[in-house]
Amino acid sequence: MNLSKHQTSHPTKSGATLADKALLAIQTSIIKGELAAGSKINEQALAEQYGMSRGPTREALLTLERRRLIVRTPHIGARVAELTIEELNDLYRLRSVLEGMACELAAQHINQEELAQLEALLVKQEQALAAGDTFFQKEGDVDFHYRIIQASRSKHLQETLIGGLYHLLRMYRYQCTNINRPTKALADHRRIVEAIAQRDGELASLLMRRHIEQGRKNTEKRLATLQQSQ
Amino acid sequence: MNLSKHQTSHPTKSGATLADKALLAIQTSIIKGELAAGSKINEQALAEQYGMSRGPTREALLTLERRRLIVRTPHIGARVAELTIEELNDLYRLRSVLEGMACELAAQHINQEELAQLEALLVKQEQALAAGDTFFQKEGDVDFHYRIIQASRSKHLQETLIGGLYHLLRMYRYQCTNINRPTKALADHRRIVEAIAQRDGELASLLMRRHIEQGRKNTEKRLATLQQSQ
DNA sequence: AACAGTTAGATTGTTGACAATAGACATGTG
DNA sequence: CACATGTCTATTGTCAACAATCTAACTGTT
Repeated sequence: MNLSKHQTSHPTKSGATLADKALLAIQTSIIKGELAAGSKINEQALAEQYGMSRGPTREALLTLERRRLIVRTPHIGARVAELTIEELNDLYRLRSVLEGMACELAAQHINQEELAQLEALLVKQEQALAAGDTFFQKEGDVDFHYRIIQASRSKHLQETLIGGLYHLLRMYRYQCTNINRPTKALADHRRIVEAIAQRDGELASLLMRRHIEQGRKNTEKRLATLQQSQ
Repeated sequence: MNLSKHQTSHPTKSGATLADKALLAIQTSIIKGELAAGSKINEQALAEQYGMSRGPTREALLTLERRRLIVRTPHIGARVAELTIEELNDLYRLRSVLEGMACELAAQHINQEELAQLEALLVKQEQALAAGDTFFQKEGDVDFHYRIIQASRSKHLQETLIGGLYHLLRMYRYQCTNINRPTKALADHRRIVEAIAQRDGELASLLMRRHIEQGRKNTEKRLATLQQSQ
């Protein structure tokens, strides 16, 4: 009666390997800024901090390199990625194209259940907006984009966005974003879902790209002030 | 102002770390099919084969996972990626969008020197075509796409395509492609370069996407016959 | 004081051994 | 014979020590 084997990427559960635990812990530290952007990473110190040896720690660092959250150079070591305006723009330009593509595919492939979940999410977001719950606004926003990407049914698109770009994106958003147009953003979301529901992938893609461009401007502005104050 | 520091992927030189050597060796074996698609990978056997311990070998496997050439599952191990028609289509769909984007950016940012190199490459390809040198036709094709991606000036686009997707793509192409329309392909390349030279990114993108679609059809056909014969 | 070369310390790369888990085989029971 | 249970082995996960390399301080010379 063997049931429920944990599959890949169960980073929240504790049954995972040490490398997975280290990955989750270090990644969280980086995204929150506890490990400052640009600072050096010491393998041994991290290993001791999490009560493990350097092996699993190194493995976690390899994965963090794939997620673009650190930069490794042979014999020298790893540094936390830096947040720059140039890279922010580069990142968002790519994200915009990819999520536009996700919208077109989602409009082709999404099913009724997923659509219902998306609309339920919109309702929750409205409630969070009314209640001033900024935490859920952020979480809900992430969730919204995730679901559309999932609905694209494209494995490589998912891997590229969720497995790759999104981690660095979260770092920018965590450190440089305050939601400043929640009503507008929510309206954007609603129109995107409508377009997908009507199987109008072209429109959904256009709306999504515009929506992301708004987010880029917002984040860019805040990053500029942050960097100026230093 | 530290300029020109190559980080990882020095795979051709021998001064690299053992992990890099293992990476290059294993990757070549996979792409050539010496390690068959779908077959299991044994860390210890690989380590012995290359005369090193399991540490660097594991590190190489981590990177190969990032490059989508293997699939790892905890406590079970790694398998070489499978080649399926569905994934081929998925892969090419993403590639098409990304290289279209690369063309638009390249049309904005390419400089005269890079343009001259591209046209020199076209000449070489013509010579290879005339001489029936199929090896250089393949190499030249890869080089053509690389240069355009480089000219896009987008770090994340380069990382996603060259650091990620292209490795798996090479596996498909190595195992499933014989060049069957070299004259047509070369004409495509020439028109794309012309469009980029004229700073017409939209046209270049369109031509590139069509060109890639041709390649997809070609590879799909050959993969289908290969799989049928087994 | 400025600079090159040298040396000591710290950090990463690598190794071989040990522990934990999965898969195969064998055994016993109905 | 089917099936559950329990070993047994092969493979992966983890560890602690060693080697190679980088960094920074120090020395001596001009």
